[in-house]
Amino acid sequence: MNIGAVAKQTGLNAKTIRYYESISLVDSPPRRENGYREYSEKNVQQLWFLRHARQFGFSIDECRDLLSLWANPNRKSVEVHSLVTEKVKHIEQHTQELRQMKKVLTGLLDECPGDDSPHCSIIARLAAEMECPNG
Amino acid sequence: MNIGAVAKQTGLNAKTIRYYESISLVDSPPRRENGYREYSEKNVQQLWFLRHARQFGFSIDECRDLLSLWANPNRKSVEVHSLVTEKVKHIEQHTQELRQMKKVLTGLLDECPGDDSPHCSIIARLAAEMECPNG
DNA sequence: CTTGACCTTATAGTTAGTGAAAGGTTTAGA
DNA sequence: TCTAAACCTTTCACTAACTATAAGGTCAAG
Repeated sequence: MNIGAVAKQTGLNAKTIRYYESISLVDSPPRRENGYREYSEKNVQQLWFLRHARQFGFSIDECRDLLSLWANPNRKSVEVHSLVTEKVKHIEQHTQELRQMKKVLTGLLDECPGDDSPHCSIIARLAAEMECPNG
Repeated sequence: MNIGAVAKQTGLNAKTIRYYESISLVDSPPRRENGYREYSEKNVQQLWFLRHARQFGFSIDECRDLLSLWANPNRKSVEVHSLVTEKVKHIEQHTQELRQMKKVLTGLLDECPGDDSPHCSIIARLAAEMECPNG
């Protein structure tokens, strides 16, 4: 299969596929006489795997780990489990930060008239020199 | 004030301060004879503003807009209000995505034994070729 | 006079690709 | 048979928001 067909099937951009190959995230497929990449079923499966892992929010480096666990018949499922558990923790942390940001911003919105006047508590709050460690 | 003192006061890294100057996000402070930057009160206030805006999650480009609104005595508070409202919307959207990711991942965790066996539904799920548009 | 803490610049690396340039190959149609 | 579109190839540069490093100049204390 040519790269274009693989891209269409997996939903990955052809450039993304070449990029994954360039950083040795996936096996390099063999080339035909004209230099085109010829994707085997196995090559395509790796790309499917990446598509899903990236959609689930795993970074490229985490994908690297997941791919190697996938390829290893002697893996212990606890390794996968703990990797994913870590990921969930990070997501929770990130969500917390976003929640906090939203809380502060909506609080500020309530205090800003949102009219033609220049007075705005949001601007005032941003300009304040509050957090100086020594007072 | 030297850059080190400004960094300590505002909590920004000195390199970050130089970076903000290099992209014309803040005014360039004048230099002394030895080439050192000499920060005025106004220079420092801009950096305080940036520190807060960045902490609230605004991008550099958004900070640029906020800084110009701050500097403009003829601003209308509705402009600030709508900029922040947009930001809150994006935060909500992002939070939704994270919530969805977490839901899927925790669901997968429940199905993975997390022991010494290689069997793992997470890996299986990642490897599946499910989302083929004509499948 | 030396040591260490400052300051300066320029360059490259980080994440995960995307866009563009410049060119070779294949296929369908006139 | 020619040609135009749709493929494929490579490399370089760009994105966001810094951070790290190198290589060097300056300043204050002992």
